[in-house]
Amino acid sequence: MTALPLEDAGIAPEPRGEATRQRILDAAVRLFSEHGINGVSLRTITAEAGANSAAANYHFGSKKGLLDAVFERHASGIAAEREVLLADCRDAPGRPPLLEQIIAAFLEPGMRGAHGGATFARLRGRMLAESSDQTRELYALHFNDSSSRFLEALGQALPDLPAHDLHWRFHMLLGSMVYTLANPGRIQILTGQACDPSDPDAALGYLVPMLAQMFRGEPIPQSVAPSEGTYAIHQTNR
Amino acid sequence: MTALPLEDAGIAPEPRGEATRQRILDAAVRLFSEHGINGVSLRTITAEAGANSAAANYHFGSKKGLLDAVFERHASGIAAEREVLLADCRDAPGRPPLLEQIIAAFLEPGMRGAHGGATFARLRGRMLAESSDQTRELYALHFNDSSSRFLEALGQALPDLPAHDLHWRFHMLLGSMVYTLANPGRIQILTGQACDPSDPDAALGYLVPMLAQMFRGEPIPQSVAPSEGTYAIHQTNR
DNA sequence: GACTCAATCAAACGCTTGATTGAATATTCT
DNA sequence: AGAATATTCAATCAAGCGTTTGATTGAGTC
Repeated sequence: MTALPLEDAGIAPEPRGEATRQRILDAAVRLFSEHGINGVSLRTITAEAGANSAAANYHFGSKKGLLDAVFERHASGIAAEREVLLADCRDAPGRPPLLEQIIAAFLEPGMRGAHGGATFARLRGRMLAESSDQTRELYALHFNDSSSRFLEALGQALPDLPAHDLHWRFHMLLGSMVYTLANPGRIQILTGQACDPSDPDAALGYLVPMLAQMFRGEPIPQSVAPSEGTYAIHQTNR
Repeated sequence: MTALPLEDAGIAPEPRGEATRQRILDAAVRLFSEHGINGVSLRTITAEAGANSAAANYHFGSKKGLLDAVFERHASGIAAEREVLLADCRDAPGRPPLLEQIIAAFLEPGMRGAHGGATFARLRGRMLAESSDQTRELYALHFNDSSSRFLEALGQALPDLPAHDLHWRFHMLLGSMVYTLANPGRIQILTGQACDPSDPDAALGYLVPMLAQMFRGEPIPQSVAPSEGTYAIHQTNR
């Protein structure tokens, strides 16, 4: 048994425990996304990763620390790619930049590509619905800057749209994205699988142009808040 | 195990344990919606309800049975009111019925009114993101018929819209609704509280006309699925 | 060969979980 | 009234939880 040649060319000397750490992270993102954070135990995760049951606490300190690490690993990549794509929008020939391009720059990195894919996407959707303190902190830390810049870019691309409308449409963009990511399967059931938002290509292919059309739509008249039965003629009283 | 119920005709004579039962249901919907189903224990729920720790199992059999009862209590009311409002749409003077009226008939019962209000709304959003077996069953049981009928009504109101578009836009309607219900607070943070979808009146006041405008929009050309970088000019490779 | 030290391991810690029991109590029916 | 039933209660169960511990490993350093 002679020592194998150590690969030291380039970067990453690769500490010894790194392999276990990565296997735990891989198992964690998958199990968290499938069963929820409270729905899976550290024992299950470490067993799935082929590691000792104490390994997660050794490497990440606590279950919370593990979730932090899982989120950090993929979210930072998404935020970074968004920035790059948004910069490309500014350099694009069109003035102002094409709405579709901005929206795609926001949606693509999280829905397709190397940043955890559908697994991490599902976890993000689940976490947004849970909205615990830790979730809010993680989202604020990794996505606030990115989202703010996109909100600003959309506003510049639509200078005639009132801020009120811009905000609400961005809210609907977030909702459509998160609901698609969470993949609750409702529309598949209702349409007998004819419509499948869990396919990232199909989802982006529809969401991007539809959302662009939505943003381009006429401003909604800022009416008084509709009381009960503004649209409905008959109202059930109980 | 279960006590056989002695049913008597007429208006419920109010059995003795009914008060405890209701207090447990009230505490459960609130705590489930705040901390998630796995995030709260039966002991916490029964303590909050001022009942003995065995009361939940006595009245509902199991934790799963408690969630079933919580969901049933409010969901059946929402589905029923939706049906009534949809029937009103068919009787309305306009031919075809006003799009806004149909959308409002779908959204209003779950976002406003006596069916659990913001608390149950939040729980529904959370459950949809979790999408466990029990959640899917409960949704299918209480909402499949209702949602299918609305999908059909929207199709009749928009006879020229391809089914593909109709399905995707209903998916986006569901996403906007659920995301608003779950109230993750993202848009509030990003706009400094200028936009607040957690106010049901404000939410309905914007969502209904905006969604109607979205449904009325031009069909999205059924293009080939966009490959990476359809809109983006530069692509990060890693 | 002795020493260091990050990593792994089996075992256990204290605690909470959902669920169950059997006695005690309240209510209803006869 | 008494019998039957419905509900509450304290106590308990086995199982699982996140976390900690002390010993052990094995490659790198002097």
